[in-house]
Amino acid sequence: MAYWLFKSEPEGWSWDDQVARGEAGEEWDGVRNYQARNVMRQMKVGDLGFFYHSQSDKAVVGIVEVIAEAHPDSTSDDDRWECVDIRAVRPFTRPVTLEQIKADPRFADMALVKNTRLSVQPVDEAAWRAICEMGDTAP
DNA sequence: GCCAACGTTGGC
DNA sequence: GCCAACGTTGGC
Repeated sequence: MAYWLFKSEPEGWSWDDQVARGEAGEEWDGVRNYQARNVMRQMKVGDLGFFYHSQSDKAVVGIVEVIAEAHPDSTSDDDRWECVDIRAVRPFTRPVTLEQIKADPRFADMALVKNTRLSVQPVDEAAWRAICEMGDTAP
């Protein structure tokens, strides 16, 4: 079991939109970056991820589950681009903000802090547990 | 809204 | 295969 983080601009695709898809979930489409695609290729069904709102919110707001492994992105004609499908699992009781994450030295190596532009990234288990704890949310 | 960081494209 | 120009992301 591995852990990940998915970034989205809430103005474009928000946690509420994700929740509205229910069990059926949704393609995490639109990624046009090799690094992010390569991260998605490593995902397995059942892996969990943080759903992070960028821009206006800048906070981890929910937990999602991978429900389909990488497959061609239906929004692209270019077969280089792939995506996984995810569904909402549960919201964060208290969202954990980027500010909190940046203030905590345990997270100094996270891509969220070090490589702000990477939209899909791995999260190690220690960080996963610590951030869930900060958000009062079951891991 | 600005701009720094960084990824991608294309000319050579 | 290098690198300048350009585009995009995302924090501030």
